[in-house]
Amino acid sequence: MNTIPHKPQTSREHRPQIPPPTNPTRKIKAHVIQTDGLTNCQYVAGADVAYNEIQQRMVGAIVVLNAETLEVVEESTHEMDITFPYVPGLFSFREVPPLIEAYKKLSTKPDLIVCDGHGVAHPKGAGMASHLGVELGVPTIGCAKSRLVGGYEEVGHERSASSPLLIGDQEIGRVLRTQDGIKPMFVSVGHLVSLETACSWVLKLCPNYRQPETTRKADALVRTIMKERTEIGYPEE
DNA sequence: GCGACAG
DNA sequence: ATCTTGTCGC
Ligand SMILES: [Mg+2]
Repeated sequence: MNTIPHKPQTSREHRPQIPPPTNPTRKIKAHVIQTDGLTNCQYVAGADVAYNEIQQRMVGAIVVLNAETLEVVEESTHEMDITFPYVPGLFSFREVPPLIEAYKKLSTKPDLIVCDGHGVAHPKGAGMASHLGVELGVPTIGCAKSRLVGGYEEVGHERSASSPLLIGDQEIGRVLRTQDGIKPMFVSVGHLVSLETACSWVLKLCPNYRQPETTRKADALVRTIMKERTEIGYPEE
């Protein structure tokens, strides 16, 4: 039985339930490749989504950067109705759809996508970064701001210091300090990238801030668009 | 049964 | 994620 998890209903939202998004790609974990599948990485992209729960709308974006200079090469966005609530562990079903659509609109396809959420550091080894990577067949990295699963020892306070994120004796990811004395990021394999390569890229993408430039650019873009929709409204409405 | 819980 | 006032520091 495939049903959408109930969102804590406040009181006045008697909107009929929308059918769950069809996802042909089940068993994501079985398809994830944790070794490097990229040689020359010319373009690195960031992906993020912003929401307006009131209007049941969301906007996702993929922002492609020149991997060398970190300058923006191309931006792509996609707006759609929210069809799945936020449930820890089921984040993919909420955030991946708009990202897939935004990706399709890109002229310059990225060689690597850095996601704002976990990859294999997930209860079932299939976080949103892995879902996106497998569905697109593109290398992805999971770079989350907080822990979902796994345990770890305290991380050194200097930039680049890290501590393995473990489930038993298995390293599912790495807690990586991207800026001196600032809360570390949680890096994990998404798809077609090794954990070592993933951490290397995240550090390279965090020259001045805690979060990767890729994520920051995508976040700023969707935030601005969502704000416009909230203040000015949707076109033709 | 009680906590934990990506964005 | 989004909301939201104030505060601290450059
Ligand atoms: Mg985000």
